[in-house]
Amino acid sequence: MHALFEVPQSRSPEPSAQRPPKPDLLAGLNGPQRDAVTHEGRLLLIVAGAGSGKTRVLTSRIAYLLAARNVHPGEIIAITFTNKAAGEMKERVARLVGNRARLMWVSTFHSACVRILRAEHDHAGLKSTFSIYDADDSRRLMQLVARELDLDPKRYPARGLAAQVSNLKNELVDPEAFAAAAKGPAERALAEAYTLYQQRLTDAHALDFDDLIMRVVHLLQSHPEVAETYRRRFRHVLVDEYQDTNHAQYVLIKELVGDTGELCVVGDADQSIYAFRGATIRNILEFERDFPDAHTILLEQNYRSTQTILSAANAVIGRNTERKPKRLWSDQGAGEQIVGYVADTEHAEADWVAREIDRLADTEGVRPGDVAVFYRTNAQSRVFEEMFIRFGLPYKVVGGVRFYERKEVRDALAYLRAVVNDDDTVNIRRILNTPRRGIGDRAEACVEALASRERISFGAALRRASEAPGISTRAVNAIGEFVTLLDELRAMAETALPEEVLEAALERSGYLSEIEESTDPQEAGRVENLQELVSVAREYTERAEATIAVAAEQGDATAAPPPTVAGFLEQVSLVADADQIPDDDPDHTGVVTLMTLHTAKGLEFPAVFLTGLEDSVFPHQRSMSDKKELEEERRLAYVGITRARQRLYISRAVTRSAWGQPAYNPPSRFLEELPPELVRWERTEAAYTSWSGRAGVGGRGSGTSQSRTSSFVGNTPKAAQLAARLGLDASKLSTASELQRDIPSLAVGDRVNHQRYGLGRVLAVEGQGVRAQAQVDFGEQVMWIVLRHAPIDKL
DNA sequence: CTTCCTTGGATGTAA
DNA sequence: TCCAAGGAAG
Repeated sequence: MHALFEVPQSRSPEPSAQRPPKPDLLAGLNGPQRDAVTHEGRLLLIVAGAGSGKTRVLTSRIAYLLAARNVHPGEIIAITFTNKAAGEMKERVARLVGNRARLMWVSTFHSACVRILRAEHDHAGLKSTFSIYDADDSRRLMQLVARELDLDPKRYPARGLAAQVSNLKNELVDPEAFAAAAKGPAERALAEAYTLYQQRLTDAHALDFDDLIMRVVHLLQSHPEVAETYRRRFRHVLVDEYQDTNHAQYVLIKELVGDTGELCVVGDADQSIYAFRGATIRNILEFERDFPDAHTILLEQNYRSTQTILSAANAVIGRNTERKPKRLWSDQGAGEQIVGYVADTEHAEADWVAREIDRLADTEGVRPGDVAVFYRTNAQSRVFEEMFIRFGLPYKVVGGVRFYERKEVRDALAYLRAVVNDDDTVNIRRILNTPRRGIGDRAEACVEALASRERISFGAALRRASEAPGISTRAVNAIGEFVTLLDELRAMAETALPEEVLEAALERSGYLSEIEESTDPQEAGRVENLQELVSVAREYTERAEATIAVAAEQGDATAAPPPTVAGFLEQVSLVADADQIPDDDPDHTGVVTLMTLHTAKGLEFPAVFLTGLEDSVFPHQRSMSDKKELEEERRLAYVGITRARQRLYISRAVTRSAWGQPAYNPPSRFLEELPPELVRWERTEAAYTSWSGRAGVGGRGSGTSQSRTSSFVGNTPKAAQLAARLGLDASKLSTASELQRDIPSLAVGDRVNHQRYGLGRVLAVEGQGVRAQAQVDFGEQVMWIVLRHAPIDKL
């Protein structure tokens, strides 16, 4: 049906028929892959099994469009799941077609929408400097709303309301429509909350994550001329990870494609793992029904894994009923058997993983950077971290308490948001009394009352705080200083670079000195994180300046905006944690990557540990009662298994303690779905020793066994408190460093492990006690570390 | 009125 | 483990 060297049809008026496709664009592709690259037609669905060379096909297709079909790069928009994937794709296309690739839009849904909204803010009814609220901001705003509406926080927790609103937005249901259809008290409460929440967002000139998509959809639907502009511009729309799109994104794509654009989507229904945030598998399962003239291409040959791993994956996913048949195959041969391990406790499990990674490095030539450890929930990473530090194994946790979700980072960003957007109520209120400056709940309430009476924003009301009835003089003065601070920063932001504004905010507000002076061990590392944030800002500036330089060279200065605080904030709100996944670096030995199964999607590793395979851990407790959710968990297992190239390890713990309480979990039901001949069990439950099980898990309230538990509780002051309350000698619980992060005494030549930067060697030491600093060589960079704040361990 | 401290409650995955 | 609400002290 498809000739390889078929003359491509060109849309350009002048037939450029004599331009054959560059042969290297198709070289090394299999039949279906070539079809996918060269297919011409309005709608193409590529069903790409795991590891079937999907990214390669997408990039080749783009390159083919440019080289063989005479498409202008500006006519292409490609939407990926993460910024990292976008960057990779752009880079790979650039390698094939050169610098012209710069003119394409390759980005995430959210980035693309922000870009459109910024460009069209007039049509969309937005200020050009709108704020973007993430889940935490949304929750805070919903909390204000719920309080204002007097909703019982027990029955209507802000978190739940925010989640429901998010779902509604993903279905493109606006407040009016929902209110009109709301039945019963619960729905009416939600409708009220949704309405007011949306009002408050508008007042704050803010959009939440779901708004970004919904607003663009509404914009395109209500402004046909705007829609037409984009349709004319984007003749070619490509969507990666199509199975993870939700309804709003689906409609957005349809709007963008219109009646004439060419759409190519790539997805794998078996890897749909985001139903919880509105992804509907329907988008892919019913693609052909929605687009009757669609052409479908199936990629089933896997180039990543051994047949053993694929057979395991096929066997597991085969248990799902709602799926189209698809069987991955590989010509790489059976390879290593899967290795299984049943540990007594989660600590023993981590110990085994660490030992095996060591062994792989010593005897099998597998570098730590080739290894990934997956788990279902972020909380499970802790045990591995503790064990890896003990083993001196370099590792990196992707996700978990993400950098941008840390309190101090969010506080710092709140200052910048307040600077950029005076009406950003949530962020202004966040920092109003952070650090403490004597503006309490009472004063805040007075200002709020003033704001609603005068129908002005909270930020504007602050300036008129003295008019607020019932407010104390003390508070008025404090607020005056706060407003002055913000104004100074605003003036500064006009001319200064983002990192300078950030530093000024942290210093002049007293935020930095407050946490520097704190003795609370929980504050350790906060200063460092703020320093890190400043460097992120600096990197942003440098990149912006570099882009300007390139653009100037090429003579299109318009495309490159100068670095601004607003630009920095925008970048920060759109980065995902998956973007921090370490790149392949063949030169370095790399570090072990720890992450959740969700984060692992789209990645591959020579060796993979799939851990915590216990019912109620994985599959997760809350998904076991629902068939649909269970099938999603199974797809998650499928994703995990298919990340492995050569070696797959599976493990579980007979007992595992979840926040203090030990629990016996039965083996994961997914384990019995694996063909037994594929797995070699290195240890089984028969080896279970109850004493070790109890030791790791802790006794049922008796003082002696409690002491054993505590050594695993980690670096918490709580552990010390607990010890004190129980009348125990803390030093007997465990080493001091496990109870509280002591300042490590380091000497030149010591090896250390730093939570952020990994393994390093001490080059120099200066100062003593709380002033002690060390110069450490982390391989990629040499830096001075203030030991008091550093999350660093001596090895 | 503000701050500090304690305590109870909760957590799945995330752009 | 972590956060937020609630109670007691300054």
